[in-house]
Amino acid sequence: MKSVAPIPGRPVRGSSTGRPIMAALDLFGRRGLLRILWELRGEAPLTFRALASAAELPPGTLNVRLKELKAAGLLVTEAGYGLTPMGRDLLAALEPLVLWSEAWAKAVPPADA
Amino acid sequence: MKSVAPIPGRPVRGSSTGRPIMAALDLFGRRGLLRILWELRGEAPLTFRALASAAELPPGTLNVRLKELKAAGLLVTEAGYGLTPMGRDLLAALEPLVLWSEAWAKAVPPADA
DNA sequence: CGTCATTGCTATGAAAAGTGTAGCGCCCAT
DNA sequence: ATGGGCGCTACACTTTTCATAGCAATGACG
Repeated sequence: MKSVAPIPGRPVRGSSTGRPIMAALDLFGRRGLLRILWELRGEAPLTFRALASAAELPPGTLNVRLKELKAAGLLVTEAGYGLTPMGRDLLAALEPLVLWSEAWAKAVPPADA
Repeated sequence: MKSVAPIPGRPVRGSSTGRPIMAALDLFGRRGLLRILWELRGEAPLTFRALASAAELPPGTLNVRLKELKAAGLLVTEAGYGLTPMGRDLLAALEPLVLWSEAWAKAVPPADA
């Protein structure tokens, strides 16, 4: 675990420009990260273990992601793990995506076994 | 490289429900995938090599992602690689995220060296 | 006090995914 | 036929992720 958390304004994995969208895309491309955000959508903070269980992530990975999210200013620890206002904004910005995924589900052939 | 592409309607990595949003979150969590989408935002299709260069991905990884995107019905190959209407919809759904990332960039402390 | 449950989190070893480079076979223009 | 671009594969290596075990701390209960 040695790569650093992507922060806008400086180089990130896969892009040397540091443009905000690049930092964001790098951040989101980390496994389970979006899922964690998603599971944190409720009002009440979650415990480490509850989060691990909800997001179906092993503790090691979860812990790395939590650090990245904290570094990105999207997460705080107070009576468990919860989102910052910025984190909540992100969640809101993700809303169209939820809609899209439903349309997608209808459009993609079941591709059954 | 053996995990299958996430398709809504059946179990994906990190979720056994197959709910659309879970399939989407799994898909997006794959390194470089969102970036590829992003680089494909122009009207003209890109060649494999142009895409590899733009997305800064090695050919092996790129090829895996392309297969996943095709399986998800978001990508087609015709005179290069381009997005399907569904893929374009996704890109549109990603738009708020671009806005968010800019606000984020302003809010996150430069965290300079 | 002991003990029991639950907490956040670290350790470990193995498997999977991603990286960077080289280069193949193909096609087309010269 | 030589040179260039193409899509893509092969290789050997590094990084990431996984699953499980388990530890130190905390708080309740008796």
